[in-house]
Amino acid sequence: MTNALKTHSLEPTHVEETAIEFAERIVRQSGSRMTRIRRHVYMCLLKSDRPLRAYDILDMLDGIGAQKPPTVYRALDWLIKMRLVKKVASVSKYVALQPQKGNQTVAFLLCQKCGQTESFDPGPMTESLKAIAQKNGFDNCETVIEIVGNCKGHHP
Amino acid sequence: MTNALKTHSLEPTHVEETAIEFAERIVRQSGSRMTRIRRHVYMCLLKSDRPLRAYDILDMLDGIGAQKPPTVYRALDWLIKMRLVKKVASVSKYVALQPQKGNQTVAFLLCQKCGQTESFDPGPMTESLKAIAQKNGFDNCETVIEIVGNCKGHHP
DNA sequence: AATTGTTATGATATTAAGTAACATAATTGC
DNA sequence: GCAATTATGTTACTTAATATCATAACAATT
Repeated sequence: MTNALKTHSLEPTHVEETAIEFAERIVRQSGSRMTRIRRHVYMCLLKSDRPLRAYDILDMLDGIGAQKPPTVYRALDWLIKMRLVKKVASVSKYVALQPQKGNQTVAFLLCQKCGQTESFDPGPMTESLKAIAQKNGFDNCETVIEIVGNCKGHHP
Repeated sequence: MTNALKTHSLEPTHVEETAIEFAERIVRQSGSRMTRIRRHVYMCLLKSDRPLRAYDILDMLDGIGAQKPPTVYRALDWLIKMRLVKKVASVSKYVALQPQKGNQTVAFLLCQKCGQTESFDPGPMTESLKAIAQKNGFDNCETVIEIVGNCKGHHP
């Protein structure tokens, strides 16, 4: 069974419109292109107040023709490469990044019990990790910083 | 197809013997018990020079009777709870920790291309993350710190 | 030793995550 | 237009992980 998710139209609101605009410009600069499916997947993630699973997104694509897992994963991979989306590795979910804020590094704080997800700026940790990577001869690195624990909500 | 893995006996060598001894003591102190399967899974991981997938371990359990996925996942979950094993979230693999070294926090450096995996001590980052967790009312936290990139090896 | 509670394992089945491989369509660059 | 590249469709599959229920092992007690 898929998560209960707020259903609303995929017409962009003002906030998302700017996010999309920024995204499209970034993408164009990179020489690649924002296609219908990629935009749709990105919009789903932008609209969601929480990370989504690949198959949640898959369900949401029904509206625009029969879609299969590879369609979603390809779009996600591309969005990740463009740094518009980030995977939350410890729960295998995906979140949209706000491109306006620059190519920020983002970290996550997750509640095991209720699934609550906060993102935060890891600040100088990013630099420390980059330094470690470089010292070890690694380049083109993505950092994964996640904290998994129990939030203070009382969970039944 | 499963990974090519060094096959060797599961008789503990000196190094592993001490790891196992430490582990058993830690476990006993916790009031829980190190059973045949759990020990076997832990040994597989200790013996391996790289992180293993759950199904790799599953294959290695053939020797001690027909085992099924839940068997391995239960053992892994328990070992993780005991802090004897850590999951490498970004690749869904598992590594043994060396309990002698104390309840250290460990971080990983992974090559996307060749699968090489190094672990390192994240040092003061651990404290920073704990502080962030606390500030947000999270407790009982596990940290996930991974760097995914390309190592300097030339990959064909 | 029989009884009860608890923890671990066995076994079946299913859900969810992710990918390989190959065909077709759409774009881009001459 | 034609070739080269890039994106999508489609089928089928592999790997990851869990729910559920039955049984066994262990521990503690009377």
